[in-house]
Amino acid sequence: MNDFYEMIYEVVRHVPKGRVTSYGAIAKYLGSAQSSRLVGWAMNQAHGRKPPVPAHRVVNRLGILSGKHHFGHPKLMEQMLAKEGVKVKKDTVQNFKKVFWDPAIELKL
DNA sequence: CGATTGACGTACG
DNA sequence: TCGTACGCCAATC
Repeated sequence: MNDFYEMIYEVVRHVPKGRVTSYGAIAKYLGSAQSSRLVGWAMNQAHGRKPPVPAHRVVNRLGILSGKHHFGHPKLMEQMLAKEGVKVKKDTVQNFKKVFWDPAIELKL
């Protein structure tokens, strides 16, 4: 696979439990800040990747589970996040700013 | 090979 | 404050 996707997957895998990140943050970290959609596409391809990519920890910049519909069942993403300690209310991550995990800061390029 | 879409984000009305 | 429009890159039709 292209390193581009691997990088995305790696970043997502580095997201600590109980934390979430955004497509834009990943895109920016990869240097493709304007290509936030690419990150979404990468997530689409994430299915079947090994090791599995915790895509449920990736939300849009508003903290909304925009891609929950791609997890097989819409409620699944919310459940997984809740199980990891992330409060999710109506498809939106509560206290998003606090649980937000920025690769540009944490990974400190 | 051209047109459309997509798990986004920002700008503008 | 909410809704609509546009840009961006890649994959799929």
